[in-house]
Parts: sequence; structure tokens; C-alpha cells
Amino acid sequence: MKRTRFDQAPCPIARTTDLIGDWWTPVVMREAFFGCRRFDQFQARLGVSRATLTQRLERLVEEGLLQKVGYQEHPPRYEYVLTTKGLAFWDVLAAMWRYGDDWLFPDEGGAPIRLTRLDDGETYKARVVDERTGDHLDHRSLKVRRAVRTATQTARSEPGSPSPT
Amino acid sequence: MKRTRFDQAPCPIARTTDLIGDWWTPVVMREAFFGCRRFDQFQARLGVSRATLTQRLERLVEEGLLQKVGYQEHPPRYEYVLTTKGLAFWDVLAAMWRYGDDWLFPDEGGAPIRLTRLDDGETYKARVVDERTGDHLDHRSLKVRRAVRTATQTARSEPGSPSPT
DNA sequence: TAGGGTGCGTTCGGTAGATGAACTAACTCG
DNA sequence: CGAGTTAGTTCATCTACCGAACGCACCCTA
Repeated sequence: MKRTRFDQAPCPIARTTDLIGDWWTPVVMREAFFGCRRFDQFQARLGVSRATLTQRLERLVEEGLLQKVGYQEHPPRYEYVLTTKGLAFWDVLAAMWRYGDDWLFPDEGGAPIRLTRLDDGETYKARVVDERTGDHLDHRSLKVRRAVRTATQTARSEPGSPSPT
Repeated sequence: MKRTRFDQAPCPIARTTDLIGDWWTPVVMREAFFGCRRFDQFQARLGVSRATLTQRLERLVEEGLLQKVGYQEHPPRYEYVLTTKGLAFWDVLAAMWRYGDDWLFPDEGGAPIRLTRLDDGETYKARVVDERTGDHLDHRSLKVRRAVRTATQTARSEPGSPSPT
């Protein structure tokens, strides 16, 4: 197979895909957000094979989304805790939650679970907007451009970057 | 291998993961958003193997994100066009774009490409907010609950739903 | 000192997924 | 006719993922 890697692609979507494209990774992150910290806790909640879980946790630690924090010595044991980079990933999961809720429960009218705010108890629904204006934009209102950079920048169009059309 | 499926999980994140968890799928969708319509166009831009591309496009058509639209007969040829369900997926890609841009170009200070608005030419940066209030919330302000449903609803806690902590 | 429990992995054999390259098929154009 | 276009399919060869079993270092109880 020798799966094609996207981690050096010039496109942020491709790099994010490389990061979470392994099977189980997004649901492992979901559990991290909702309280899982220890190996057996992840394993029991997800039912994932231990070998696969080992690989996923290791990759997430390597990439800096999770951090191993010792909670005992003899024998050394660690908890997997979200870093700042890991916490920032919540936004992607929230967008996935919203999409799944809207489109992937066709016969049930939405998921059997929902997100509620702790402050007022109301249902939380994620929405992706322009940070500057608050507008919801779709792709037709957008264009891909090369970023303006200071010095020698070779941003050729190559496999891995979205077509600039 | 018999990869574990998430398409019947009660959690929207899990179902979305099942949908886009195959290698290449998110970048195929990206190309669909930025103008690709035909098989060879996808293939040339991405450099993906033709066999894999066939599978991805077929799955996306099955799931209703893409639609085959004939553009000639003799021989029958189709274009792959985004449906409403496919267009809605842009929000997930936008969140991934933002995450990748912020965190996955550590040495370059962001991606070499960016999204700009067609109306004013300004850079577009995605942000995930509460639809109702416009607040940016992180997971600590949120709680997972069972949705309130009319009739007999068995929303058991099982592998596939996030832990309700 | 023995036996059982806990926590966190590793090892193993089997199978499904992804790969590039080559091939097929049905046309069109000159 | 021969070359080119378009959209796949087939094939051999890896690699990823799977469940189940095993290993190891510790603790507790008796």
C-alpha cells in the first residue's frame, strides 16, 4: 500500500487529513475531549484493538495534540492529556458534529445525543463563520490565492494544493 | 482487516469519521469544491491511483455528496457535481483548513496559500461559533446529553457514543 | 509465598485497503 | 486507418487494521 502522505502538502486541508486520516483517530480525540485519559479507559469506551490504540495515541503525542503526563512511578504510568494544539482541534470536531447531526441521521431527525451549554443549558449548534465579519460563507464566495510572503517563496502548483480555480 | 464501521454509531463525529475516514476522501472533496468535475481532472490534480479514485467517487456518490451528471452519450460520460449535502460539507473543510493553517505549518508561519473573499478580497479565516449566540465555545463549556425524543428511544451508552462526562 | 487483580502495552496470523503500472473499451478527430 | 481522449478495471505487492492471546511490572490479600 505505502499510503501517500499529505503531511508536507502546501494545503492545510491535506495536512489535517494526514493528521486525522488514520482510522479511529477522530473518535480517540473525541474521547480525550470528553474525559478519557488512560489507555484502558480509551480502550474500554471505544472497543478499539489495543495495538491500534497504541499507535493512535503515539502519533497524537508525536504530533503534539496529546501529552503524556506521569501519574505514578513503579511502574511508570502516564495519562494522555490534551495540549493547546490538541484543544484547538475541538473546532474541527465541532464542525464534524454539526455536519453529522444535520446529514447523517436521515431516518432519525438528528443524532440521539446533543451538545448543551453549561451556562444556560441550551443546545449548542456549531456554525462556521468568517472570523472577521461573522458571515457564513460558502466556497463560491471564496478564492484560493498564494499567500504573500517576504522572501524567496516557491509556491508552485503541484499535487497536494487545491486547484486555484 | 475488516475495518470497524462507525456509520451506525449514535455519535455524529463517529459517523462523519466513517464518511471521510478513507484515505484521500477529504482532498477529493476539496478538489470538488475548487472546480474539479471529471475523473481525469481529479486524477491529474491529485496524483491518486485511478483504482482508489474510482472507489472514493463511488462512495461519495452513494452517500449523496456527489451526483453523476451526464455530459455526453456515446460513450456515456459523467461529471461529479456537489449536491446540497456535499456543499454543506464545506464547513468541515473550512474548519480543517483553519486548523491546518494555524498548527501544521510550524516553520513557515501558516500555509503558502490562503482563502480570500470574492467580495472584498480580504483573507477569510474560519471560526467555529455557537449558531445562536455567536460565541466561540470550547469543550469545557459543553456537555453531552441524550436528545429528548418523542417515542421509544433506546439511546444506550455503547461503544461509539462519547462518554457523557 | 502464592494467587489474583490492574494497567499498559506487544506479538501474532489473518484479511481488507491502497499503491503504480498496465490494460480495456468506446468513442472522436484528421 | 492511426492517434488521441476519457473513464475506468485488473493485477501483484505491499501496508493498515483486526481480535485474541500473551508479557511484564507492580499491588493486594492471606
